[in-house]
Amino acid sequence: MLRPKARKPRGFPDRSGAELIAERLMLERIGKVYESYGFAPLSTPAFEYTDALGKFLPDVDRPNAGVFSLQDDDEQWMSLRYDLTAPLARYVAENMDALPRPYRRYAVGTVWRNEKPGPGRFREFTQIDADACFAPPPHADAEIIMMFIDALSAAGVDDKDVEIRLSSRKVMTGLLEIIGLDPEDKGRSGTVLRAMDKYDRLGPDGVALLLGEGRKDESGDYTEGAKLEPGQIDSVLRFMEGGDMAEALSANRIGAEGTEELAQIISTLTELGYGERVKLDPSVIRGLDYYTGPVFEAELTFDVENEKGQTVQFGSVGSGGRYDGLIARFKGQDVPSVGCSVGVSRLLTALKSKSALPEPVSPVVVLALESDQMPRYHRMAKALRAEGIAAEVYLGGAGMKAQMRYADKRGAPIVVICGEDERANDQVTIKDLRAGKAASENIESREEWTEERPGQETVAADQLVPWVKDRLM
RNA sequence: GCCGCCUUAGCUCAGUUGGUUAGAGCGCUUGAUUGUGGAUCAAGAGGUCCCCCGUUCGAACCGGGGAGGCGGUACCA
Repeated sequence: MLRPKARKPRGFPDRSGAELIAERLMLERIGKVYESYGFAPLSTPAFEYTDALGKFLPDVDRPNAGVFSLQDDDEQWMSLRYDLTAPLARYVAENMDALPRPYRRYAVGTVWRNEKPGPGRFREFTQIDADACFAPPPHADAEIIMMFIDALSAAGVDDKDVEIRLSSRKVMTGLLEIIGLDPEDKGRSGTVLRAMDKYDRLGPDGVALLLGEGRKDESGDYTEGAKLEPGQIDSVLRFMEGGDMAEALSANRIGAEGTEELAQIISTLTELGYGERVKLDPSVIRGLDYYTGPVFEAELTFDVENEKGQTVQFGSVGSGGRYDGLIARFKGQDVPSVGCSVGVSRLLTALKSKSALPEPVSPVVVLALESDQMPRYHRMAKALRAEGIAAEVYLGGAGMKAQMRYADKRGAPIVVICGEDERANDQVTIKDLRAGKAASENIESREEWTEERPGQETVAADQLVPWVKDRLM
């Protein structure tokens, strides 16, 4: 007989216990921050029509490039959402007249990307976004950035452990114009921007290669360059090396507009006490044909270790920016909008390496020793639950030893034992498993082992709840 | 997509210059208590040595092809 192999599709994580509990807590805290700024929750479906997501793929060779797509029974292509912003744009366009302006909402959800998974990089992950639509710069941008910072704090990131790097697409456009490139020329300008994005990792020399002929990396892969003239390359590098942005761009209309916006945002942030956390950084690029104004990302400043104990470059745990043209795709009219997104899965991974996640609560286990006494066991569990103590009755007909082993594997702090003897005397035996675990560390002989019953006590039946409560709280 | 590494027990991995029954640690099962987990001890179960083709008297090992995994890089809303 041919049996299917039990295996998980690659890039899709199984997650359990402590991680899920930590994630729930994080989402709750961030959501509260968003709500405190007046953002209301909105949930949209996992699927959208492919054209609404902004990918015009079908009929092309690979309808699943980048996203997961399928055809509905009416032949229309649908795709799993790859972020929460594109669905928001669709929602706003569809409900344009009914929404207040500005419209503020936040969204929590799973998103999917059909691409090669890497370390710490999955094809399914969770994001929590907040966006303000019909919200012109620069004040909406300043508000979003403050909220973004508050959200990260609430998620458990120490102020000193994170830095917000800020730049602006308008500034980039200005720079491209100044060196004589057409910002609309997605090919060439895109290559330049992508090269600048790698400044952190490759340094000025690597970026210079990518701006010029091209670059071959250590693994032997070759990346085609932007083929700029030496003078142009020099301009870009001088710009990145932190000259005065405003001065460099003053002659260029859109560039000057960008620097002015950034200055106002920084000024507001500084006045509100967020100035320390934000740094201008021209190597922040983000999505290429998406953002139209300020862009920012949150970078962790501490080292993150992977499972093998190696220090890894972690990258950003959240980002955002202004996208004035996204809704215009539907309505032909620009809707100034700005938003931010926290990558919950990545942030959890990072925090996990820094501090232990809370252990999930394991229940008290009530052993099922006499099969005709099940209602009695259920009554005990119910009484414990009534006091807020997680409790379960063992299910199945295994012997006592197996039940004890189960309780141990389960991580139960306490087991409740009520067999024939206890029942006859209207008593229960309660055993604190944690005591035995502690004692087992320094026990040598088997005799010592079996004689001792650490943490175990037989008490009157009505003392069950108080005894357990006393031990657990 | 491109480059490199890897694939032997449930897990982590040894191994053989090609030669009978392929190993360890951990885990698992059973026992040392007819009602006691976790330490300790003893016994036991568990493998198409990734797949296919070839070379050979003989292949887990050598050659070719394929698949899967890992890492880097590119792309990334």
